[in-house]
Amino acid sequence: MVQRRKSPIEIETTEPHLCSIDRRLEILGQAPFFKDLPEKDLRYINTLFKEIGVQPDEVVCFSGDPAERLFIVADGRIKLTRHTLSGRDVLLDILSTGEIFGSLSLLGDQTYPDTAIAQTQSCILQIGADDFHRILEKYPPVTLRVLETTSTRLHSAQERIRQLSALSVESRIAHILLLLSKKFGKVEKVGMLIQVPLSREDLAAMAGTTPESASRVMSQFQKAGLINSGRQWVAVIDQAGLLQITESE
Amino acid sequence: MVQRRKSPIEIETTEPHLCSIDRRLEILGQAPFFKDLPEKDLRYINTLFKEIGVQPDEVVCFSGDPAERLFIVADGRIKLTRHTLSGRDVLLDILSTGEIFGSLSLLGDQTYPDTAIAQTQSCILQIGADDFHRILEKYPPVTLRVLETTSTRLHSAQERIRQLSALSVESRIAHILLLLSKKFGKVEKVGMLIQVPLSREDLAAMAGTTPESASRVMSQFQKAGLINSGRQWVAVIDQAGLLQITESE
DNA sequence: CGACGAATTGAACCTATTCAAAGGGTGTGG
DNA sequence: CCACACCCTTTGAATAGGTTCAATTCGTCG
Repeated sequence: MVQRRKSPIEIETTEPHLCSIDRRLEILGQAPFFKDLPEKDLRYINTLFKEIGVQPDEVVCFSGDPAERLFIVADGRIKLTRHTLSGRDVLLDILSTGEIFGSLSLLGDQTYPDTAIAQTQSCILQIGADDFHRILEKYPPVTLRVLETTSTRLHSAQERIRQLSALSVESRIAHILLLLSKKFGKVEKVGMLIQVPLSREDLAAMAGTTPESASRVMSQFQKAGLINSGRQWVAVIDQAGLLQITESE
Repeated sequence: MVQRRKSPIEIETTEPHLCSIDRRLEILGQAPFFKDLPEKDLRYINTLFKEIGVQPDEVVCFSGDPAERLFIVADGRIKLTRHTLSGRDVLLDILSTGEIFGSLSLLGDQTYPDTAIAQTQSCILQIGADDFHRILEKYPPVTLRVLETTSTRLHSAQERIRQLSALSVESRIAHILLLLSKKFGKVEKVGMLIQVPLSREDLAAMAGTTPESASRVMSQFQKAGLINSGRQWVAVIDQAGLLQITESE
């Protein structure tokens, strides 16, 4: 029972063509927005979505392009990024099953605010902005849910602004590790494993620093026994320890 | 016709008791959320709001307190801030007439995400979270508008994350000056005057830096003829020049 | 096993912070 | 109406935290 691959990460990817009707209904039903809708309505909504499969590093939508569609992650991991002229990109969020992205602004001639890149093989449900707008008009409770989600994201974003403004790289990375382990953590032998292929570069782009600095901090955390990490994966061992670093400065 | 005060700032503050019914209806009608509602509904909604007057530096709500109310700025300027243990606070936004803050999360036992402090004498309309929730349920288009607003703010917040992560202090301050002049700018003799009492400390808290660094950058901008500035006020002279600095690094 | 890409580590450099002191506008009280 | 005190602002010099560039090591996959 020897494991050939040292990387403990294992994302259960549904092959694009395996996003069956049943699976799609299940996913839509799990999405916070549609949770309470009767199956009849879910089935109708389902017909409005078209599914697409994407490979790792494939771009789903480009920041700046006309925002014609809205997407829901059916399976896999999608990175929301924003570019800079200096080439130093920023990783805003990593999305998973049931999460929404794309054109949330219901206005006319808007553009996508972020670039969305697949981090793993993923299945995505897409819908025209108009159709989605129609859903919102037809099912007011859905709008409330979307508002809730957006509001929560706004608060996380503002929290991140606070951290970028006031905390050290060390604290920010500690915080990010805790967030990711809460969102993607699975208990494994190596610790609370973050089920996302996560490079030092990704971490750096989330923390607003360089891969080298991220690496230094991670080495330090590893020496202190707070985490366990290898190439493209991270597991949290001592949550309390990281939490302490979080606001230490 | 000699001006006693050197500061060119002049915020037209409505005295709290001057927020008459007519004025309140006008303000509510101007707020993006209620813009298209018929007067009858506006009058009803108006009865749900209670008005309060606040003095400069007075706190409207504390981050962390139970989020029972939602507020709309009727008149004046309200700062949205977030604290850090290190004492270095972050200034998230400056709100003006018609803007919303407080408990946007429609969930149960939530707390205010930000502390709201009056920057000038202000008049604020407040409403119970429950009542507001009822408005949203009764008038679905209002929910859509609130969603739009929230979504726009989310994108601004993410843009700020990008800047904090990738740009220099100089670029960030240039960007903030442009944003503020777009939002609060009035053409005056001194240039495009930002109609907000704005200290170096405020600027620093918006840019995620120290008052000293902000001061250095501002001096530099002034020498370069890009801005005009004094104690607690700033006017933009050369927008194009600032724009160039914005993404220069 | 070999090769590629990721991660680590070191050293020089630089931006921004910190601490300290001096200068200047604003408003208050005599 | 002037003078004083307060606070904001400016500027300087030393320091620290983070970046950059480069070289090396290590892990993973073909």
